[in-house]
Amino acid sequence: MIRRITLKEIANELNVSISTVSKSLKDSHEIGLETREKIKAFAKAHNYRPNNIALSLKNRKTKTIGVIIPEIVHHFFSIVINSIEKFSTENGYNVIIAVSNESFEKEVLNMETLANGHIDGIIMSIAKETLKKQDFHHIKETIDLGIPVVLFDRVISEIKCDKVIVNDKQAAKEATQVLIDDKRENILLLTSEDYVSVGNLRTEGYLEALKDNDIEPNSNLIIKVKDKKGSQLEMSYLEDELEKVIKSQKVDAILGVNEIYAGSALKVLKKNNVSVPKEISIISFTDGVISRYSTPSLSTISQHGEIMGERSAELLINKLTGKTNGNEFKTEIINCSLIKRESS
Amino acid sequence: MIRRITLKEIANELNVSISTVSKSLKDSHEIGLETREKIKAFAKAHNYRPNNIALSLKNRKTKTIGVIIPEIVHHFFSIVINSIEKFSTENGYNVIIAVSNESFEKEVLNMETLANGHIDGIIMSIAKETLKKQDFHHIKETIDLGIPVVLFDRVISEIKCDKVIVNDKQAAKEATQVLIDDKRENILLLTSEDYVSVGNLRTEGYLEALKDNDIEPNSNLIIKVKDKKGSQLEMSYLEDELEKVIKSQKVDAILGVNEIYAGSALKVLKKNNVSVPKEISIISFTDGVISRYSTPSLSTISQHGEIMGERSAELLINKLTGKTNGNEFKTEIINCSLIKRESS
DNA sequence: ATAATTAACTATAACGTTATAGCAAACAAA
DNA sequence: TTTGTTTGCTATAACGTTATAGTTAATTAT
Repeated sequence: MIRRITLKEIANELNVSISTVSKSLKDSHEIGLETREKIKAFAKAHNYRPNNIALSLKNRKTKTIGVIIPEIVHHFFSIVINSIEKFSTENGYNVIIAVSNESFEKEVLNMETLANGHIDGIIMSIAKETLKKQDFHHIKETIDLGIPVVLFDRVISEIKCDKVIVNDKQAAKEATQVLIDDKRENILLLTSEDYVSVGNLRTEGYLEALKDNDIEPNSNLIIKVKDKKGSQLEMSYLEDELEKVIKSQKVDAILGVNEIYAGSALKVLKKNNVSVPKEISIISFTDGVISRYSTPSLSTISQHGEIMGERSAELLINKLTGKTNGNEFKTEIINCSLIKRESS
Repeated sequence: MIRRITLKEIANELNVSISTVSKSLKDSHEIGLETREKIKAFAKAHNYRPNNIALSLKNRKTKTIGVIIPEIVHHFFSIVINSIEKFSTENGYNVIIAVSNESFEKEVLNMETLANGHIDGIIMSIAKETLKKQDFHHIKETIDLGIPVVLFDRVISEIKCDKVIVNDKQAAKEATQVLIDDKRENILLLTSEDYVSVGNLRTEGYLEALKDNDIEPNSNLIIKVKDKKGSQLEMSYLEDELEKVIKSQKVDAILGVNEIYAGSALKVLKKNNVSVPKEISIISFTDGVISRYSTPSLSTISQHGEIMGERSAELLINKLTGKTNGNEFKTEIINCSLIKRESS
């Protein structure tokens, strides 16, 4: 085991001062060329690497970004993380991840550890439970501490910070319109509970499209999937509800707010021998792996997770490097795109 | 913006020394009860939090684990990360992630940044390119620096460190046996190129099962999917090859080394109107979301990513806390389990 | 009454850096 | 020669902690 050599050790070995070593390695002209070269050669030979923790302490900068997400085993979030990681490393930042598991308590805990620790800024998407509770003190406190925060996807207007969102309402409206243009008028909406901002916006878009086409909204055609700890329960709730509806109502299209809902719906339809897209066509948010590998493959609305991740990281790093003003906040809106596949 | 208060500031405010403050907050009996209480109250009122970077410098410990994985948008790896993150935070460690993208160069870079930086130990799964190159100097150097490393899933015997693997060979053998017991004798193997250790082991298991049942292996029934940057190309290669084979050979079962391969295979079979599992039954490694939502759903071999992640984190943290000896290394083998669904 | 002990604190060094100021010696200018 | 400037280096403080070794003053023992 070879411990890393320090400036002090180099200084002792070469009988010069620590300052001389430090300056030499920075190629400072304060130090004579000969000494400088000698020191650089010695440092290289001993594979000197500056201790980043000491630097962090000195510079009050860790060059690390904290990311708090509700889930990691999730297509959209893993894409976003991937792209945050990519952009960050390209710009000399490390990425610490913390998972809230949709829990308020865990999110607060995550936030505290991060804010006390080795990070310069935070990128996050808010947990469902936090949205439900409407308690954002932890986020505000972090911002008050001078730690820049960027919110993505699930955001709240009450917090003053940079944000990256998707034009959820518009995208839902357009997707609904596509279904209507295809002569579908009994469009079932599979959405989440009201407090999830994105679900809500998508519902609004859906309703607006109906209104624009003079279609009376039918509350029986809106299934708000109950949040359950443990997605298995959640899915069987969805399946039961959906089965009831298709047996009692005319349904000729489904709009799902995410691909898990749509994938489960597809299973129910197949079980009931409903042909997709002939009898019922489907469009779903989240362009993930389920959509691509299911049969028929699902038409989806891509939220462009890569772009969201990259923009979030960019906004944060711009704040951290002082490229943008500390108290001017931007909200970037990424346009979704509809990817047509077999289900519609 | 309220900057965090430091011991020094508290000391100045209360006209005591920094030592007194530090000791009071640690409830040291060296300090009189009255002073101690006063200081604690003041610290609490000002929401004092120790500066973890200063502590890291002092203690030469960052309480952070680095994780290097080939991909993050990948069911198995995201499950492993999730579970590493869970176990680590429960034990007071943060997790930094770095993605190698299957590239040797990026892996080396990742390793260097991590090894110079804010981490106490590393958990990793080796990139394909690294496996192909057989160049592991970066890993060895990190270990030489006294930074504990745990390898999971894709490991190499040449490196002396803790490892967590899956009984790949045995699992492939058993799955093949299941197919044979179902009277399938023309089993096609969809595997990766040879240098990927796990693919190799799975191939071995497959061959061994054939041998045990006196079935002559047929090299036409083994498709080694060529690695291509950009998975789209990789998949169309697989699809083309598979289509050729099923048109020219009798095939009554498929064993896939991961669910993407199996999912793609399923698409090809459907396109060619081959019924699954009647004409061809399928079993695949990786129990992910594709398997569950495809029709028919796929029988899979679960590698228990949660367990692998947890064990990896546990092994590493035990090393870091000195619970286990620094130069005794364990290899934990996780047993796969076969999850029977509709495709077999 | 004097030494020994204890209580309650403080000073210092160290972790590994870097920025600032300081100090000789050598050289140039007047 | 004397002053001024440059060259080449060193000392010090600081980032925020904590552990070790002091230092008083008060208390106890003898």
